[in-house]
Amino acid sequence: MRVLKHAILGLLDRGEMSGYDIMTEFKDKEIRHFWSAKHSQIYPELKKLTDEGLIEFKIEIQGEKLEKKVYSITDAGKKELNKWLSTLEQEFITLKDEFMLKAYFISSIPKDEAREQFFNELEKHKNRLSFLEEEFEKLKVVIGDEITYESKEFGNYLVLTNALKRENRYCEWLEDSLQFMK
Amino acid sequence: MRVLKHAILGLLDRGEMSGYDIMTEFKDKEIRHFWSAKHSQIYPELKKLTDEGLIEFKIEIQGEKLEKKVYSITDAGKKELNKWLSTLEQEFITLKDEFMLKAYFISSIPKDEAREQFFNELEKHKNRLSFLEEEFEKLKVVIGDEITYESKEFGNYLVLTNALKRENRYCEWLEDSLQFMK
DNA sequence: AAACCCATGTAACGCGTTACATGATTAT
DNA sequence: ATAATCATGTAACGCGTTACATGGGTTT
Repeated sequence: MRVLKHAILGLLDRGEMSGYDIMTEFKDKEIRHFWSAKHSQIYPELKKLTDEGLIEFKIEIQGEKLEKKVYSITDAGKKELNKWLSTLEQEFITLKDEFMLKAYFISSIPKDEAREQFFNELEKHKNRLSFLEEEFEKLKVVIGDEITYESKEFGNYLVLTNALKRENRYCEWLEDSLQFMK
Repeated sequence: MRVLKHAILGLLDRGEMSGYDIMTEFKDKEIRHFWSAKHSQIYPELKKLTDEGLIEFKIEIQGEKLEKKVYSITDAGKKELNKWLSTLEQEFITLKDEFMLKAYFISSIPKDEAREQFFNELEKHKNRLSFLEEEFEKLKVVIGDEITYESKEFGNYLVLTNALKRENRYCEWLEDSLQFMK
């Protein structure tokens, strides 16, 4: 699969970045709603991609002597990214969700504890939902009324609209399910 | 985390099973929409749980000499399962979705190829959706008009209703997004 | 007889997290 | 000065997939 490999190639295709920058993408930017990676995974992966010739780096100095490796994608890297983006996945991959596993077994604990589980989950998803709504409002300011395939913000738009729908229906489902635990 | 550990404990809490039975649960039953594991992961995990005293097994013979290990949960195992089911998770875990990562970078490929990607994904989710609808109809026959927390089928009901909502909104989002790729 | 399902295991490898480890720069 | 942020790495361990490996039982 090598998903992180392609995530990094995709990010670098937009412009050069350091390992630290990539780390913050997964921590702060839209894509964090669907993928993440820690710096301890990113740095070895960058080394590997460099060895494979898919990316390259130059060293920049911050301030007096702090070294920063600024990575950029190579032609081979662009080719690999395009290959991944164009490959049609035929298999249906299970989208794993640990809370749903708990839900499947929930009858093993008393009803009031189950309600507590669901209520806690609902709070989390409600928080995420209002955060997403704020993010979406900000995006609307940037893109105006129209969004097109060619827009620089198209990826953000896709990810945010999907995340919004996801959290909306998750909240709905949690609320519906809580009705059975009264 | 040890998610598989608790998945196995949850399954065995409903009744004794072999490793093969557990494998088929993840392949054929409702929970496959949110979790899965291969036999190569299940058998070592069963060994580990046995060593930890959370489950135990007896050997049954199928036919002439085919040995089957039938596992059951111990009191220690039930305690551990209850602990896991009652623990409130405070962190918001990123629900990973590789297709959404592709969507984030989709502008890197030509519009017609992007449309193909989204169309392929839509077909997969539509198929899954009609399959879920069939599964839900079957469940409705079993449970009748009412479902309660105490019902044996409550876990199935929760998982199926969530999966239905998930696939519905995924299809909606894919169709909406395709509008921008004309 | 062949195909398919039941049944169990191991080995190699890759993915991912937590913890260990260090040091510079910037903002308060 | 001290806290937060910028910046990069490694080590140990656990999770998960693919492939290797074997053999019995059932159905066509």
